[in-house]
Amino acid sequence: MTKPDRRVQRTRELLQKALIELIGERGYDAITIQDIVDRANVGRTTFYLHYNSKDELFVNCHEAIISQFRIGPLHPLSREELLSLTAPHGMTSAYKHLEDARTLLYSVFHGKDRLLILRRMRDWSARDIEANLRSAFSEEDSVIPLDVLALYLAGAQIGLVQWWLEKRQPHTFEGLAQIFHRLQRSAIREAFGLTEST
Amino acid sequence: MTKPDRRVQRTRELLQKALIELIGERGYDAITIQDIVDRANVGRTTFYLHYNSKDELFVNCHEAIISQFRIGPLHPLSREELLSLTAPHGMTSAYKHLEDARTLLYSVFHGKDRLLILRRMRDWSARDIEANLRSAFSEEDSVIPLDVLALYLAGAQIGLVQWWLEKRQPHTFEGLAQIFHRLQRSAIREAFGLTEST
DNA sequence: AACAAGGTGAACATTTTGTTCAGAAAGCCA
DNA sequence: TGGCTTTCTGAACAAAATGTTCACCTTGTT
Repeated sequence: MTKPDRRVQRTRELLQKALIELIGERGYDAITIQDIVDRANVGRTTFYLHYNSKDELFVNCHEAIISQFRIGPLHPLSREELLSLTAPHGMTSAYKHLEDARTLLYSVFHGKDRLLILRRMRDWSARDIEANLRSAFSEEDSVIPLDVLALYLAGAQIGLVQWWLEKRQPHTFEGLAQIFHRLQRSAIREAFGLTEST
Repeated sequence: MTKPDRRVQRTRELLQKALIELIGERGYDAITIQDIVDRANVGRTTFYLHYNSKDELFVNCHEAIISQFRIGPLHPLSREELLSLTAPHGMTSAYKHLEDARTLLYSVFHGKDRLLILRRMRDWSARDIEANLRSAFSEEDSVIPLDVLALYLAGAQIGLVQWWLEKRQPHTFEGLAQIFHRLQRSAIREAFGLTEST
């Protein structure tokens, strides 16, 4: 693990910074490699010395992006905090974070490509779930708006399926479906204030 | 609402089918418009008569894709089914569906571009949550594997934030955070079999 | 100071994109 | 069926972006 040449570090940082900036300004799709090297004040040849494509550079920016995305509190919650009814403090700082990075994150999330499909899947799923909830329960009985609840469940569901598609190991689909159903049930009971009795 | 020319319909179907096929074969990124029209046996000029880009065509395939992705049971669940402890039947058929569409879905989800970042965010988030859970509880006490629980929560969380980034209206960030915390708490209690007492 | 590693810009081949146009083919409607 | 309209087509073309090469310069390293 020999430490990298200072020039290498400098160049990569410049490129990454340039890409992040540009994403925030005009969105990922509209950016060419030429744009990036212009902004970074680096030769195009140099770019290819480090990365093979825009995507590859982008993936290497994940630190910059993901760290922006920290939503939760910055330190682990204690058991008591996890189980308390009110959200722990530190949420407003998370909010500030998101607010600052809003433009960037929006651009990252809002491609007109596959990301759009993913969102549609989620929305579709959510609509489905919401309709189901409405047909079985009445909104007034819930302490949680049903659209939010449905979205929560849809996100969780899609996440699990995606994950299963990637790994399948060591969980079976049936197992995951079972778990999801159980957690869904728990969320519904929470929303409608149901206890052990049906 | 005059019905479309038969040729138009035919062409669009051919193009969509071609794209879906190609995605399954070599993944979205590696496909050029030329590839698509070759496969569809359609002139390139014709392509641009209908769509402006690969992305646009892709988005128009969402029906084909989203319908593949139906995971849940095909008909709304009754209140009893929603609240029962065991997952309803129809899950194995959902499984078959996913299994058939696996290659396609995998290609759709597994870009090396922004999708990769999204996955990393999710994984990062999940790791975070899982670590927190482990520090506060012991895995043996849970009826749900902690990695699955963490992933479930991470998916839900990211979904909510994404949604909030898109709309913000009519929910405030604090409101969403509060709701998320509450549902998270409920999921944890479900996993660890906790009742009203802490 | 000397050597190695990284950066540079110009030039170039290649690929992909997106447009235009005139004519052929197919659908539509009476 | 015939006549009118829409759609499809292929060739040709301009423009843009990609990715590579090479000889030379600059900067770090020791």
